Amino acid sequence: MQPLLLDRLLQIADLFQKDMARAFDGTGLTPARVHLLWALQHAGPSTQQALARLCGVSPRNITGLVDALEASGHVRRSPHPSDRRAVLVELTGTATETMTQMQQEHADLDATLIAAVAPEDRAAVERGITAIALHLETLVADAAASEPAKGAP
Amino acid sequence: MQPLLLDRLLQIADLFQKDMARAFDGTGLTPARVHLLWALQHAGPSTQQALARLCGVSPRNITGLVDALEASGHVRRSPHPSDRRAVLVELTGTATETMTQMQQEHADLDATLIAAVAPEDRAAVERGITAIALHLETLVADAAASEPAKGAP
DNA sequence: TATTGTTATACTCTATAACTATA
DNA sequence: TATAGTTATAGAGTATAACAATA
Repeated sequence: MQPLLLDRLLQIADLFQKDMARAFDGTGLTPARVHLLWALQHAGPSTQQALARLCGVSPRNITGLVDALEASGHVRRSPHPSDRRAVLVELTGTATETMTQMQQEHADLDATLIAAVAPEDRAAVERGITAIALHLETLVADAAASEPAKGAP
Repeated sequence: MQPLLLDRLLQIADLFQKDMARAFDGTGLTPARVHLLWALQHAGPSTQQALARLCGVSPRNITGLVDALEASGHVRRSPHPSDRRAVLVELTGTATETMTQMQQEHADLDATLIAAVAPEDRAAVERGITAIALHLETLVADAAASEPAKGAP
């Protein structure tokens, strides 16, 4: 009995996360903090509310993550130019370099993994994985919609 | 610029975990606890040391997880027949049923996702994902070996 | 009145180190 | 001496709820 395709996919994600965590080790970075840095790199300077939405966590949680990243010199808080309630969070120069390098390594790993697939299978794998991701996204969205989180069922 | 294959794989894992977490909601189960139940179902009654190795976490952590699962009626501790230091952890009847059902749903989801792939691509996807998983496993093992965790580099 | 961020509180997962009881 | 499990302690990630300042 061979493992299910789904189990293979989960194994890949697990291995990747282990590898990431090992790479951070000693830098003060963690998966949650890197996720925030990654969101910042893509969105540019953002309010904490925006980061909470992008990362899918509570605003309170963002406060803690930004506190830690500010202490380690990865991000900077500055006053919002037009809304005195809000702050803008942005990457520092060194963090921008770190993220650029991380993105490069990410792309390199992607190329390495694709190279492990037989050339005649590559197009089918791309198509298949994309189809699975889209289908699963639909399933999860439907499940979430039919069960409105809290309150009125 | 289309997303990298690796990003698709991580997205799939993330969606799956979200869906799992939503399914547990209100049952007192969490991903870590389900992982332990899953290990128990496959290994049969086990000592906590064995569970620590299977789950890849510290023995201390297993104590906490087993405490919680015992309180919620999913597992039972019993004395080890030949080693009075150790305890055997085993699934209760209801937990066995829960896990059987969960495994069935897991298999159903796997079938659903495979059905989302074009029939002529399925064999290639199976081969490709297996190749990627094996290759990544090798990469991570090599990285771990060249950096002996703690102490002597 | 609604929004932004924070303080307060709490729970889960995780780890290491020290201790107890066995082997 | 080494092993199985626990207590003690600590830190990260997460959440909700209450509160301040500002829109």
